[in-house]
Amino acid sequence: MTLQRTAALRRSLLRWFAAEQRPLPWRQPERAGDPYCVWVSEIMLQQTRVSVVIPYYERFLAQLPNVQNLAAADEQQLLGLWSGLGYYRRARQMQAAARQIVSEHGGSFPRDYEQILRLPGIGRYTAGAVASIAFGTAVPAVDGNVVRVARRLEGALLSPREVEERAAVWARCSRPGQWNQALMELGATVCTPRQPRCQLCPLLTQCASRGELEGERKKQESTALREHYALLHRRGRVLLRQRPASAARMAGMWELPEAGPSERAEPVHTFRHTITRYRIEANVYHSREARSKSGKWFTPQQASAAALTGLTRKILRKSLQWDL
DNA sequence: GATTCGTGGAC
DNA sequence: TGTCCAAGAAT
Repeated sequence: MTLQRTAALRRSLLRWFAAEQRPLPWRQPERAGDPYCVWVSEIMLQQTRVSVVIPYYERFLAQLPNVQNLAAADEQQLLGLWSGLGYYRRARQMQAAARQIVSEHGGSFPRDYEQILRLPGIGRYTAGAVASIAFGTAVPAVDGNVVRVARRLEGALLSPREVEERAAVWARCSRPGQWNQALMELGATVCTPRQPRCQLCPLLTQCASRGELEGERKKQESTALREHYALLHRRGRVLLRQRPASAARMAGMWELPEAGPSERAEPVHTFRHTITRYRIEANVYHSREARSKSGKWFTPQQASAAALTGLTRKILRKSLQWDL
């Protein structure tokens, strides 16, 4: 790509972004200049939609407004703030990174890209996003949007490596944070996976494919599972058990106890839930066998702030009409 | 390099 | 209803 074409690309996209960007909470000036605020937003946004993240983001910053607070936070409070967002490893790794920032960087977020990259839970994308947005460092931030936009723009199924090379060149500009966000914003709102809105695209005349590129799809298998949960409800409380800290998934989070074979009469409710590649049919039964269960009784108020799994939250809302 | 990790909304 | 997929990282 020639220098002229790169310059024209920047002009078109940055002008469009200045006019059309969504007013997202992490784009408020005081937050976009605060590496902690940028970091929190970038971790939450990993594989998670903007509309889902927004309320979590506000609540998280209100309770844990800086690195020191996150480093010192109680793990159950932290997981409670994350409950329902998914990919709970993100929360644990954020706290590990916060503690590392306190112990190794004197409590201030490192400015250097390579040092940011060494923090737990931060890969090339997130390091680039924080460095460019919060610190103005001219590094790329290649996420799924950028890969798609770059491929369509070039009209070729570029490898991730090739996309990264181009993005690195593009990001060498005066406002790399704005540029990186503009590329992602275009991918999120105009150059979408299905039915891209090319008529609205500021890069239409500069685009090689002007629409969908062949061979972008990838397929994935899923496995059906059936689960059985016991609903014990006494005096306005419900019995939950904690997943072991050593569990591969959702460690330390709370869920309903399993219903043994003898308790599985007629389910009160049946829920469909999907966890990555598993399609779960979750059957919920009223149970009287409290003595055989270990766990902790939760009031609605306790449950609303607790580290429940998403499925548990769903079940309690529907079965007990709890407002979680 | 392929898998795994959550969840809910759009189509 | 089933499938796709959303600002990825770790293994």
